Amino acid sequence: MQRLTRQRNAVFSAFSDTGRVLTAPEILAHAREIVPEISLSTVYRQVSLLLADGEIAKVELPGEPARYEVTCKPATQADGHRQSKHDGHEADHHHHYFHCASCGQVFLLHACPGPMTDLVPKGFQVKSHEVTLHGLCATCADAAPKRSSSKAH
Amino acid sequence: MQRLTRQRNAVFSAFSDTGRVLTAPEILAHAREIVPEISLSTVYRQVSLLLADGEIAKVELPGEPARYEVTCKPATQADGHRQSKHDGHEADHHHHYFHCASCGQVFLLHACPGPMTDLVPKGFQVKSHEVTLHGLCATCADAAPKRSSSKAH
DNA sequence: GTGGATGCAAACTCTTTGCACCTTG
DNA sequence: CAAGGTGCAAAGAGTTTGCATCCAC
Repeated sequence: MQRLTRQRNAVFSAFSDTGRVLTAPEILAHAREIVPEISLSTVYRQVSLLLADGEIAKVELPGEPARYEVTCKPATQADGHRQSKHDGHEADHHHHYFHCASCGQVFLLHACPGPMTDLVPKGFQVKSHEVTLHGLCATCADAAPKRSSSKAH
Repeated sequence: MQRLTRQRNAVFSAFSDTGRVLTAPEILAHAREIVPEISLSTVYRQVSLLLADGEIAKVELPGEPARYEVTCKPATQADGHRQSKHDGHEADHHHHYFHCASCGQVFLLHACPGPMTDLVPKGFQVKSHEVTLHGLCATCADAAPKRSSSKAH
């Protein structure tokens, strides 16, 4: 049903190579290192397929273009064999994200503050929550320290 | 410097009339009840001015078009007199939001779970956070109860 | 060889901008 | 009457889609 094209592989390896949360243009850039003629449309189309397969998940942060991350599925490589017996798509990848104000990179957080049902007025039913943290990632914080007395000699 | 046009007033009163968090098209709809010939461009332009004045704030939720809310400024009506002596624009309106899955309306939450600095890896500096809750608002939860044994007779 | 996949261009949503005209002060 | 505001249309970002061609099976 689904063909193993160089493009599909290139899109998938953008994720496995970087292990990061990527925007469509970032995926395109990575994929072009493997298949230079790949187009943005194909990236979006493959991303849709991977989303439908549950291989990746869409990450939407406030005021940001959509990003995509690999879901924490245990098995199978990017080889076209898998056929998602259980289409339990959105599985259990409930994360939150950290957005670095300096490098713009998005990092996955593995902790969760809980459902926060106590924040809402009476009568409201909380079904899900999203948390986005902003600040400096370890690398950028190290590169531009606020006033660390030690290194700024 | 800034003129008091019917359109500016119409845009502002969309907020004061509804007291809600509104998208640009929603503002347009409300404003058209006062000034029928007002255009979307003017709405966006007035919204930009109001943002710059600190009268309103942009509300961006994941995967949603931008919304705008009145900031909790204590004084002055929409009359053009104010001239923001302190351009402390982003003031202290730190809120979080609840997005109703049923009616799509966005509600302001006044509680805050705190900075959540413990969610990030070592070396990361958290500067701000955003929380979005999803579920059913009181009205929608009441209209479509899950399985409340009392009313579903 | 056939049907699914690709690349390009066009369309679509949301938002911004250029420009000629109009209105406020 | 001049500066700023308005409406319209066009331009941009981000994403999707139509279509003829291409290539994996």
